[in-house]
Amino acid sequence: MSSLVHTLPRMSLRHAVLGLLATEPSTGYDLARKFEASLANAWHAGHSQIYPELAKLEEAGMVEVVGEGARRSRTYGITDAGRGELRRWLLETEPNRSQRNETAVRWFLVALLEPADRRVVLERELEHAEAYEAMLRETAERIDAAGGHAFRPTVDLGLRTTAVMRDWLREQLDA
Amino acid sequence: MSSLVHTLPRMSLRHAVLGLLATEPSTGYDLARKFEASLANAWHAGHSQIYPELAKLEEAGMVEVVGEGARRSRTYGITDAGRGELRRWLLETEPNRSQRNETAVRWFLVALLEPADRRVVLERELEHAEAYEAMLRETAERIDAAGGHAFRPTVDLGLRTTAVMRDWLREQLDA
DNA sequence: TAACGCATGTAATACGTTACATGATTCT
DNA sequence: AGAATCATGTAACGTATTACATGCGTTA
Repeated sequence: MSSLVHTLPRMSLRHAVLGLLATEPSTGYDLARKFEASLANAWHAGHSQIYPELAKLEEAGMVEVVGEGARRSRTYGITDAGRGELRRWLLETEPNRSQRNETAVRWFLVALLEPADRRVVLERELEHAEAYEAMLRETAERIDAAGGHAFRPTVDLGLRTTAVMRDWLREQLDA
Repeated sequence: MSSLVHTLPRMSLRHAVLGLLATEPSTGYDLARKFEASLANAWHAGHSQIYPELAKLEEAGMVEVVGEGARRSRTYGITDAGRGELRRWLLETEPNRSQRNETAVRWFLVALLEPADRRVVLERELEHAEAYEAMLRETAERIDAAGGHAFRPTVDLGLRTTAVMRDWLREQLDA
């Protein structure tokens, strides 16, 4: 296990995968959908990244096949070693603060456009923000109806930041 | 110019570069620092990406050398074609909403930790959020003292979202 | 039985990061 | 003179996206 730092460098994908598997065992296909659903505003990964990553994590002993189902599907679960690595990463590694968010780039550059063009862009963004907010609200309601969930506070954070953005866009349009 | 879609695919780096040059002519070195300063919460790029990108943009006629200075430095400016491409991108292309934000991944996964471990992570994040907020506040004050700037609203958006995050972290620590 | 969604994989290409490499100017 | 900072570039490697490819199971 001394080669850990070498086999698992500084990628977040593997820790995102470990985290999702820590919540609940899943197939690669499930994970791909969860990246869209829960982690869409944090990280993105398609199945062509996920399957090889699961293979590497299995080889490193951090995940294991806990069940096989229809259509030759394999359900993976996290191992104790995987949980340990996840904890180590969260507690002991320096967070990489660099982001890539194309929407933020657009919101930044929109200041350079002429008023008419700016309106067009801001309106599209507002529409998207409102739709996203509605989706988050539904998620929150579903969780509350089900009696809560560990990730409920994270959904709330999303709702608050989205509200800030929605208001900002409206102000920019009014100005 | 019909090969535009082919020579300039779907990368945001080039549009971020075009945007920064639309604000003000700069050297590659300047651009690298501006990515840290103004675009840190949106996109990241080191000089080893920027210099080749400037060369490609120059070849495509979207930027041009507008001055040469000491230490064989070249200052680039945006051309009309570059401005056109920037406008086209902002108005006519579908935004790529996928993000990669390691901090967001960590904030999501922190829910899986035991309370003591969670505290450690949240405290570190709060410290960072407060420092970042202070930095943004200084930026805002500098802009206001200088009589305003097109990007002032963007700084304000950053301040508001950071405030939301700071409050959320405090709540999580109090809970 | 055809269409659709579940499920998994690889190959080619594009993009991004780190390390390597060099040289000019300014400041102490 | 030496250190720090400005300034530019390339090479090697790692990561991510897109396209290609296949097959199972369910539903209409």
